Amino acid sequence: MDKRERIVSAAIEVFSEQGIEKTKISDIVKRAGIAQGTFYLYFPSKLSLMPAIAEVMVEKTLEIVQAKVSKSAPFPVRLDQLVDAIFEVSEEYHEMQALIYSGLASTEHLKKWETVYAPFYEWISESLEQAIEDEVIRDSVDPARTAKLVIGLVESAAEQIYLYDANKEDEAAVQKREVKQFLRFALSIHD
Amino acid sequence: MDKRERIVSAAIEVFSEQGIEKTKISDIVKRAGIAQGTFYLYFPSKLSLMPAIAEVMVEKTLEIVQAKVSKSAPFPVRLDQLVDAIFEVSEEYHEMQALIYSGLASTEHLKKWETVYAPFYEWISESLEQAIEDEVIRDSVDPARTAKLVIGLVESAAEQIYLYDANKEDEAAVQKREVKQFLRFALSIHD
Amino acid sequence: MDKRERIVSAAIEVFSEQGIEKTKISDIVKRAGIAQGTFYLYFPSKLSLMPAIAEVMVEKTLEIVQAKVSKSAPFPVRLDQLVDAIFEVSEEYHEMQALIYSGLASTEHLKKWETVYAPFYEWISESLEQAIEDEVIRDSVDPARTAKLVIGLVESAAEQIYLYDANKEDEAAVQKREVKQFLRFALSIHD
Amino acid sequence: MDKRERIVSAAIEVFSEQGIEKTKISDIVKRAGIAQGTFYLYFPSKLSLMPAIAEVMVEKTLEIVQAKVSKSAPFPVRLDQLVDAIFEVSEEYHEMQALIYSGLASTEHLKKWETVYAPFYEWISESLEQAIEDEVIRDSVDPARTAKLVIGLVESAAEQIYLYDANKEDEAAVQKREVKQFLRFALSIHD
DNA sequence: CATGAATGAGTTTTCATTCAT
DNA sequence: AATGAATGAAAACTCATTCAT
Repeated sequence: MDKRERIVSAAIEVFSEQGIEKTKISDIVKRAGIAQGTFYLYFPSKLSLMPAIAEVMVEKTLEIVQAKVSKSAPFPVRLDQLVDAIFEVSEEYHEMQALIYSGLASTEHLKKWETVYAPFYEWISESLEQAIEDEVIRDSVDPARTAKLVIGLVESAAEQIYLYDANKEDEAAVQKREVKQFLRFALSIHD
Repeated sequence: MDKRERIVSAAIEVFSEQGIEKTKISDIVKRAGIAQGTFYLYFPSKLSLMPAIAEVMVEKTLEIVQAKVSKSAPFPVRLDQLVDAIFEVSEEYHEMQALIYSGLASTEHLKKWETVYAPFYEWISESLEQAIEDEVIRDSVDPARTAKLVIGLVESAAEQIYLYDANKEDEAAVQKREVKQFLRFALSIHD
Repeated sequence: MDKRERIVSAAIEVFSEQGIEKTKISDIVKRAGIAQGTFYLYFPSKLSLMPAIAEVMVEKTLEIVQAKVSKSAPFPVRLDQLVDAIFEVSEEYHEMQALIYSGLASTEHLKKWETVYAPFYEWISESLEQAIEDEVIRDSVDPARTAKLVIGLVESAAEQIYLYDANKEDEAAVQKREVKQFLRFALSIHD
Repeated sequence: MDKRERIVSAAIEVFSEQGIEKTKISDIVKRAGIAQGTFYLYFPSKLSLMPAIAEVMVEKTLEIVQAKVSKSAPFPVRLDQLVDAIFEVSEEYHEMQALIYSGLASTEHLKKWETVYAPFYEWISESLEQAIEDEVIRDSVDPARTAKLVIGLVESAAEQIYLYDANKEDEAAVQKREVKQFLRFALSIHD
């Protein structure tokens, strides 16, 4: 109902469908079912939408990840669940990820992006710290830095599947298995 | 001399400098030193340049990587050199990577992108096969799939530095070290 | 006030003055006193104006014809008045007729053209029916079909004068007389 | 083989298919299988083609008419044959007729057009003169003027069919019959 | 004569932004 | 706050014409 929200989700839809470049403000307002002028009551430009969109995306990502990864499970299981979760998010939102990426890149909103993604990195980082403390992974792991590596690895692996591959279901399963193994070795998980 | 080439490299230059969105065809032709109409003899639109640019970019990447990675060195050294090379490419061309990414994403040229990246994947894949044969890495590694994981991991790690970080030099050094270690474990390198 | 109307009548004016080919959208909008972009709010292209112009033209034709042909006069007089009326319209709008013709021909709007001309055909057809009933013309006349023949004949006769002839005034008078006589015989008018 | 001829017939084809306005010189040369520059060796512009095209058209028309109308038959039969012939020409070349019409209208080649059509008018005119002399038609007929009326009438009748009607075959037969009768009365033919 | 890539002036077309309602 | 028609500056695109080969 809220106009601002309507604009943001309309933008997510049309950006995903036709790319940022090709999307006109008029496409967004048409989808949102509001008047052309109303857009400018909430956002000064097309690109100024990106932080708002990014926020929504990270929110959704965190929701899915936190729902999928069980707090009480042992770390190796949690890691597998994380991979599954990120693949799931990628499947649903892979276009958006590229969009946010390039959308933010072409603005000066990069700082914001880091901020927006921060809770996700934080959450992984804490898991890694705990795992080091519990001696389930090698103690040479730098939690903060590795959190980003893990997310980068898994996201790029997922994108490779959902952007390019034809037989996505099967491919995704194999790719997930490979990533999980890769990670297990990378972190030196001792079961 | 060749007009098409002139257009593509002019486009790489101006896209890097001002982003896709802000770049006008007239900027590209001015830089290329050709007439406006000539552009349309070779490309129907700004976005249709992206596959050609991607091709050039991958070419340059491969060149740098192959120059940096010594054929005769032992695998662990080669892996470190690969990381260094990809970080170097990212440093120089990180804007372009985001651009290609979003440029391709907003067109229907994704299929082409895979093709274009293929020689790079191939090259890494062969290195991994050799390493398995030489028993320097675990034999459970799937060469083709892992090649993509490795590239994805290193590229995303590099981007994290060059897109967002302020103190790039220092950060890059630390990040590289971290990635190298991560990879060494992930592939179970036996020195 | 209505912008669409302003565009159509401006187009009729400038098309008449300089031909379709030589007319730029900018000429039309200048004449209409509106902004360039406004044109595209109503028509996607120059040629897409043609059906709208045709409609206006037929309207004007009908107006002139109905003003010139007295309802109460005997049929032979009405026929002569019709000839005069069509010659008058041709004199004023002969460029437009060729333009509409070729303008419609070069689009896919031919179907529309028939629809647009329909009220004119109808009107003549009814007159002929009445004349048959009143036994002032031969009863072998097929009203609908003959309506079109009559209009076709008179229009082509008028065009011959106004398109090609130098001494139009005199020529028109002679040509009109000839057409009237031709028609009187063709319809077997019994005075 | 002759390049000039190749250009003219290619132009007839593409003009018919897409209209004069939408046709580019490049379309014509492509169809003609010659180089872009070669066009300018023969014609200075697109519209300067029109007289050459008109000439070809009238040539073809006269050929068909003279083949169809038997020299020795009585006048009423010859008149019927003329109607058939013009309908036949219209069926095959109706697009061209509109094109020549508007194409010449938009140039200063109108004088030429008259000249080009002259032999056709002449031919009909002579037939009418003979018919008057033979007392098969009313002697109030002005041969030259009526020749044009007859052609105008029959051509417009034919166009109505071939431009607009769906069921062309049947419609054409009825229309022809109507025109023949119309003409017979108009000229007061005494069998 | 013939070619066809290159040209760039001339047009069309777009679309973010405004503003009277 | 909301609207959406109108704007016009800016950009894309076209295509007749040229000219070196």
